[in-house]
Amino acid sequence: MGRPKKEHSLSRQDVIAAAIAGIDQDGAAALGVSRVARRLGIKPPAIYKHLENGAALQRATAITLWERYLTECQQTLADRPITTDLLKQLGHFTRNFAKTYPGRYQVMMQVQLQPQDPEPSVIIHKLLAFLRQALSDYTLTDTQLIDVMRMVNAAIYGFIAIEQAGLMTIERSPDESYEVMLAGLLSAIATISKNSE
Amino acid sequence: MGRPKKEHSLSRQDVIAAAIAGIDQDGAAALGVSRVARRLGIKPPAIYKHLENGAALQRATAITLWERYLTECQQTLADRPITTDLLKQLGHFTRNFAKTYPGRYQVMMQVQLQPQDPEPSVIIHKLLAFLRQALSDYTLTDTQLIDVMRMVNAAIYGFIAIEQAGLMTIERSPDESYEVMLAGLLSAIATISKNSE
DNA sequence: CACAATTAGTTAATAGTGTTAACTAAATAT
DNA sequence: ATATTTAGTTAACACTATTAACTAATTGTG
Repeated sequence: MGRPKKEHSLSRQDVIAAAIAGIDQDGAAALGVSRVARRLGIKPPAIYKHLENGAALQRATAITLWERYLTECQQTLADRPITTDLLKQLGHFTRNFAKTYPGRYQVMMQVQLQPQDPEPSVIIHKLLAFLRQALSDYTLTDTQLIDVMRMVNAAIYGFIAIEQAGLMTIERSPDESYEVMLAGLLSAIATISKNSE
Repeated sequence: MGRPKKEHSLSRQDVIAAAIAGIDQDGAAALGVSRVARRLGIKPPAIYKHLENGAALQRATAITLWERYLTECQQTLADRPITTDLLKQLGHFTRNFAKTYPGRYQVMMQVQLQPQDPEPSVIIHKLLAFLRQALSDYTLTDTQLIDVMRMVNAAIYGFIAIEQAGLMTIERSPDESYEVMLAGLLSAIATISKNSE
């Protein structure tokens, strides 16, 4: 058999969509050439017509997941009043996201993006803009904002990673620890803000 | 050939040691049954005489790495005076460790430990004891200490993870951001401490 | 419309991974 | 001295990624 009808042929986006569906269903391990091909009903080599190789499939999928996460995040928090509380809500949104889609979260974390691609920096700048909004109460210089973004992201993503790795077996509710951490981050931001005056 | 002389036969620890050597040399991807077997000069199935399967090899290696990291950390910071500054030093030690042994760090992060094993909880308690020392200036309840430990670990490990994932391309020195974060964490801890009075 | 070019898929083949089963012979225990 | 244990072996199977050669349907152009 040769090339099928146009309407039945696949696009790069279809492949990525299938990859994400697989991740949701079977976890991050489903993100591979064979698994995705099987899910699409094609043979593994056909994947290479749409993406350079397996690593490219992983990167492209991770980038798409980051973008979806960001837009979903913005949509969810769009209506809320812009207060410092927004940071806490960002924290909760992210943790809920990770609980709802553990596979997606794992992929977003462990697939390392190449700085050569333009997408990662776009994502970072979007995140930066979003945080600037959420932290408009504090007077922060541009560099301080970067520092704060790095700290907030590190804390949130680190916390969830540790939680998902099964390292919170000790007797203390992760929910409450998370709440304490988010509050702590706010006071840390306040301190950083004061340093600029 | 059959069983070799006792002195030439391998122990479980030898296998793990070879795995770590491979990780240091070729990165986290070297942590597999085949690669480790090749390094030991034996055939892959022989590994199963020492460890249940590939996943067990990964877990056992990760646990050993955690233990070594902890003892090395304690040794390095043993002589220093016990001040709040110790937390910053812990932060720097960990980041240096991750830079010196990126493969080890990756394995420690991405291999998810099972709560069934006793080792992980031992590790957690060691970390807890260490942090209690480092934070003896603050008056913290036991639960607060757990919260603080989770926050500090999340922030440090998250920061390094983001850095190693290549997500700090924006123009701002990661070193300085890290310094700001560690200082911020201290003020966050101070705030948490006040809540108990 | 017809013919050429493109291309999304195929099969075949290679190399790597993890794992199980059956076996072998050296070391150990009785 | 004999029996048992066991660290290794080989053989086999399943799965993964990847390349090369091919095929035929679609698309573009005279």
